[in-house]
Amino acid sequence: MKLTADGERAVRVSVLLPLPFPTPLDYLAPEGRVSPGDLVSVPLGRRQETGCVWDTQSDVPADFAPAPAREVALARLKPILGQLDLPPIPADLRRFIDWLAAYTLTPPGLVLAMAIRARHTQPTRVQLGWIRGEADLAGLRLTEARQRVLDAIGDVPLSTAALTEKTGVSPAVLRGLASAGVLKEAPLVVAPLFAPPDAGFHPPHLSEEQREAADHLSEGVKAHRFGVTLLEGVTGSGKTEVYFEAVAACLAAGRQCLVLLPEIALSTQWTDRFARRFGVQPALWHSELGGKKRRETWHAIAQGQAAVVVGARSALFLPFPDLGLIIVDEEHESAFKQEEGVTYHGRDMAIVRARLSDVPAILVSATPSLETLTNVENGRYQHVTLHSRHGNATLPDVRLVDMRRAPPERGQFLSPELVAAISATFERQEQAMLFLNRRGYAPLTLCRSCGHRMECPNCSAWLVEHRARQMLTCHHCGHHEALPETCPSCDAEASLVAIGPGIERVHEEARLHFPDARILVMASDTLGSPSATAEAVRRISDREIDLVIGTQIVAKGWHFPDLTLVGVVDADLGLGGGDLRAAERTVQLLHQVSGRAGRADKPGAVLLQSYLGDHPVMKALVSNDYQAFMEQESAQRKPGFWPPYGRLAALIVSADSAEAADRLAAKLGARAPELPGTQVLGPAPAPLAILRGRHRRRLLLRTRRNVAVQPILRQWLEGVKLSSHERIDIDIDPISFL
DNA sequence: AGCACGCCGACT
DNA sequence: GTCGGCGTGCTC
Repeated sequence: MKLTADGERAVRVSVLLPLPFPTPLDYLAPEGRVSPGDLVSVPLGRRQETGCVWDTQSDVPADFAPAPAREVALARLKPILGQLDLPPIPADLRRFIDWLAAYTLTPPGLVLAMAIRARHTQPTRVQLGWIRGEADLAGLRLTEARQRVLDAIGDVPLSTAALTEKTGVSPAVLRGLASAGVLKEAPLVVAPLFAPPDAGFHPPHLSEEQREAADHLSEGVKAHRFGVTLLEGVTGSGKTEVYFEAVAACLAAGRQCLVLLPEIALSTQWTDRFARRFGVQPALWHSELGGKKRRETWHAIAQGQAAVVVGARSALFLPFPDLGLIIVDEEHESAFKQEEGVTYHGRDMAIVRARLSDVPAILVSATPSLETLTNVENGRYQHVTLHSRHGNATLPDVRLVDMRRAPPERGQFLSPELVAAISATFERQEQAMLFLNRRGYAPLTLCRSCGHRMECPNCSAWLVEHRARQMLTCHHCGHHEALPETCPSCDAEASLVAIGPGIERVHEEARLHFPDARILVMASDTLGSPSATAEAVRRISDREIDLVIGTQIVAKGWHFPDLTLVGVVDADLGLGGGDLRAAERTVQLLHQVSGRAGRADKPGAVLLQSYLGDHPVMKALVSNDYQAFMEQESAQRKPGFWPPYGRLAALIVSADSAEAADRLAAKLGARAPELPGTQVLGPAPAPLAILRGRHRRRLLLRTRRNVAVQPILRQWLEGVKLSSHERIDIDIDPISFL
């Protein structure tokens, strides 16, 4: 027991700092003054840090909880400096931070950093305004200016600026009245930043099927217990309207709701729909949200003012005081996986967050992931399906264009069949879209005389030609260089040729075929901002565009009633690379692209250009039998215990030289664990063996489902000394193999 | 993450 | 002789 200067009893408190320490640090605090969740200021060395009072016992399951820290003697502890006047970090969020840190083998402080980064350093000052004071008017010289002020004020405090504006008097008049006690200061009633959504603002007209689904979801929300439901429905079946009813139920219960979208910056159509249903815009949260707006949003959420938050995966770390529901839209999207820094899967962690907060979660998709379908099958998740498209819209007719039989002309990428289909679409006064998930002009630049390939000096990747900018760029590290006149290897002149298509090249070809068409190119690098995207979407909707050529970005859930033809330039793209989920992702992406065709009552058509007509992916797309495809996927993964039938963790070893990387990788390989139900694959060069100048090797740990990877990894890496230029990155449940 | 301590190279 | 490079280690 220790006493503070004031003679109060001081007790040991655990404080988690937003720094990469393995455990919280202990400090002294006056007994009974601070509780877990409070944000405090503490000394650290000779500096000062903000941390969060942490729980002494961890709720993390023993299978992957880290070893506890050894205790520092009470006498060596420093007292905390003070407490911040901020809402506390709620207990469920603290448990989530601990859980995620232990699961991903990340220092918990770095996870906390994601939760408190956006806070105000200083508590927001309360703005003051003026109301009528208690002093009576007797003895007051009532000038005309003073009278005008007295006439203008009422019960609602007005700011100095508002009052002088309204009455035309100078602030000096107000000061005079205040010192006489006729005016007094009162906190301004600031309009809440996020007006409460109105559950009854514009209720939808739902079909019977939709109503049943909506009721089921709403029941779950009212039950106020953890549970996961998959809401599955084809594009245009009205999934959003249905889960909005669950949002409405959550609002009616007076609790906060989190909606996760894979790419929030592109979601203006979503927020507009929300506003039409609930009368106000939801609070937005994503990593590009900066400065003041970010801090204001954080505080509004922490104070429970923002009732509905729509955000990217990072929104999982917001301090909701009263979370009632989590929705993950497009749950199959790989964009939910955070690859840099703390690697976690937004969808999976949303489930964990919901469980730890004991609230329902809803996963939404037209093409659910195999993980989610497996959880449905074994009864862990409930399943609600919407079978019919809204109104009388029918599913598009998907046809394969066999590129082996009817190839395009040499050096071109659009088959005669696709070109004819586009022409026919234009003749019907309808719109068409070409999809190719590859930015730039050409993915490879090759020397015709010596075979030299233009590669990135920092990464083992080809440089992509961007013809508009006359540049070769690396899509992995941002390296760019001018397109050389002569081959850098053999000096041959004019020998460099572009191999393969990017959307710029498809654009060039389309202009040749359709000189009169109004063409719009959409790619993440040509549409920088959300507003540019919104403008592009508007131009398509308003029929200012005949042909859209785009990358992945066009696959989003846009709604274009007159768009009736989608051409997939290279349906085989994405199947290479030996990626575990390549086939699944291709089907999901192309299925979503197909969903762009013919959403209103005009029937749509989709043409898939492929050299692999017999591939299960193409068959699944043509027959529109997603379930059969997923059953086959499942059958392929089961025997080898690949996810979701087993667990994976990737170790990415990197160093500044190939030799150092090989040495470290070999060392890890030599001490790889040998345990029942586990297997270590590698070391192998990582698919991008050199990335941003660092040489990378990869090891993959695969275990049976009932074996946790975390303790194995901890033991494996324990005692591996890393020199300053060596690094090991851990990726639990990797989804990208790059 | 900072920030100090510490041990070897080119400078006033 | 010192200023300063960044490699190593610690912060309750």
